[in-house]
Amino acid sequence: MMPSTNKELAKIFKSMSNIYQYMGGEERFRALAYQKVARVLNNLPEDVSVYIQNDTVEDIPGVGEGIADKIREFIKSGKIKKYEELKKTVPVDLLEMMEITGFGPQSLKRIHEELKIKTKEQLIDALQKGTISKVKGFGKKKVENMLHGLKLHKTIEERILLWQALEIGDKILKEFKSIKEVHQTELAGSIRRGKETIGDIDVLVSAFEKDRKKIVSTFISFPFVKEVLAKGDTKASVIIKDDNRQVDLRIVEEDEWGAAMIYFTGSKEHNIRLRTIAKERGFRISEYGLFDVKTNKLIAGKTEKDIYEFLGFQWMPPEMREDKGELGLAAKRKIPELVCLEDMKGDMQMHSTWSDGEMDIEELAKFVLKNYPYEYIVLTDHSQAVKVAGGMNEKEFSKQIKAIRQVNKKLGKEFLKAGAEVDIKADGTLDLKDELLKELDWVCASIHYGLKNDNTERIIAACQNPYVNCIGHPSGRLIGKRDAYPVNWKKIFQVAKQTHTAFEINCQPDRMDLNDELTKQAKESVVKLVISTDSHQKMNFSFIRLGITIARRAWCQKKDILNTYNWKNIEAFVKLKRKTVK
DNA sequence: GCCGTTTTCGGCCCGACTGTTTTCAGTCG
Repeated sequence: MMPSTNKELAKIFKSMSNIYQYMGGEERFRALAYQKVARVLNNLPEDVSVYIQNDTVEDIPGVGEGIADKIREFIKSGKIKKYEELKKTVPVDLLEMMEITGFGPQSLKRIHEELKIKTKEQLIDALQKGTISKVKGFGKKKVENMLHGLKLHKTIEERILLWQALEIGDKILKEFKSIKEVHQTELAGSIRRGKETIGDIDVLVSAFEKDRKKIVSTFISFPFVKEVLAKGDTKASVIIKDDNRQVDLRIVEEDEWGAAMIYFTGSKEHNIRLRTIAKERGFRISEYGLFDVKTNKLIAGKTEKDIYEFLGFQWMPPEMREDKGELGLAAKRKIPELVCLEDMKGDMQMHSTWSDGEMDIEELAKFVLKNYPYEYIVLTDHSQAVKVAGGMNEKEFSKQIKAIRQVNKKLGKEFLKAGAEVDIKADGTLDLKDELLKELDWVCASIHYGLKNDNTERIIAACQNPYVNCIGHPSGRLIGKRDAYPVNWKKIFQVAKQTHTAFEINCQPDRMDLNDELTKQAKESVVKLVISTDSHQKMNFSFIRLGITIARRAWCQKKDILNTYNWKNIEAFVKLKRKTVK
């Protein structure tokens, strides 16, 4: 398996899209098609080669006959002839600059044609020396903006983790709520949909028209604003000091709130689908509302629900709005009731001072009891192989089990459960003996070494141990730092189902593992899931919010998540496995 | 190039801001 095929192909298709955009005219629609397929490939859970083998490649949204052929060609030869040809007809080096603000296809084309500029270096040079002003349409401001876009690009290239974005977003909302002219304010965009990484932060505000100017001017002078990119009567964009993020503000009337929330929450694909459907029926949707095309009369706009319902759709949570079939469900009024924070009855993975956590077990138990409405928490310290984390051997675990029972006695309830995060060794065996594992209430097994290998058989072997109840951070990825190891998920989830092994949604901000796509696949394979924070310190318990978001993006309901149940049900799950798997 | 409970051909979301225009193109989200 070559998991990088998807990304490589996505990159080529993105580049082809840029080339077609540059060519312009009717080719811009071809550009749209390639842009879409690049996005889809980047989010595909399985390698495209699997689809080729099963002859289902044309089932991938956005893939038709033409692109299917190109995918096959790429897998066979590592190249796409059409792409190689296209590259010869345009200044490819220059086209890479289309990612930068102010460097649109038309601008680049004119520069190339009139100044014979072919490379980035030549273009930057022309901008700095001012020779570019010879080209029509490139006045002083335009050139300044392009130079500035270049500078920004360096710092804003990367996206930030959802958790960082949420912290920033909460801070911004607090500022807006302190402005008395602001009626409603909420975060929209990819934060509201709960994507694992965030580019820009979108804030929506409703207010009277007469107050807009004041709100915009207050916004651009918030203490955390570093730079103002644009400001008008209804919207403004700034760069803030935290992580150099761009924050976009949009102000609407109260009557437009629902329409604006749909528009700014996206996803773009969901909105396009929704608008297309509206258009087919003689209506038009914009951020101002749903209108009758003939009479231009406003029909709905005050709430999201009004708009969806008018078109015959049930309202759906923002986490579902990715154009992955949610509108089909909504038309049939079958939008599931997604799992939420209030459903959680316990936390299934955390570490104490017995391995690499910061709290001793009594302190930890008391902290969670005081701050969370949980009925139980499972202590899962590391096993010996994980030396850097101070992992324990069987003897130490035995001692810890006694200590846990002692604390429970003090608390007067069976709040703390004895568990372990046992390392899955290279050969698939476990780092702790079965005699110890069977004394524990819950066993989570995880891979910590050999993160680049195909670990399919290792994970399957762990599932087949009667005392392993859960696989921890199952894909091994760290967002932006380390790819998931290449494994056959279909095969793994099949074994997980048969052996009654749950899979973890780990809430650590840079793990978020399983991710949304894999969680959905697990759910569809009838594999039980648990959401756990993997807490090492007090503040980590609030990461639970991230796991809920992943589960919701995977369309999970309460029943799909094991730790929304009482401990009795979890005990039954453990027993069932011990009885089934020998 | 894709896509279709009216279509296998003819569409492909919609509007604000900016800068350079003298009424609009380019870019962005």
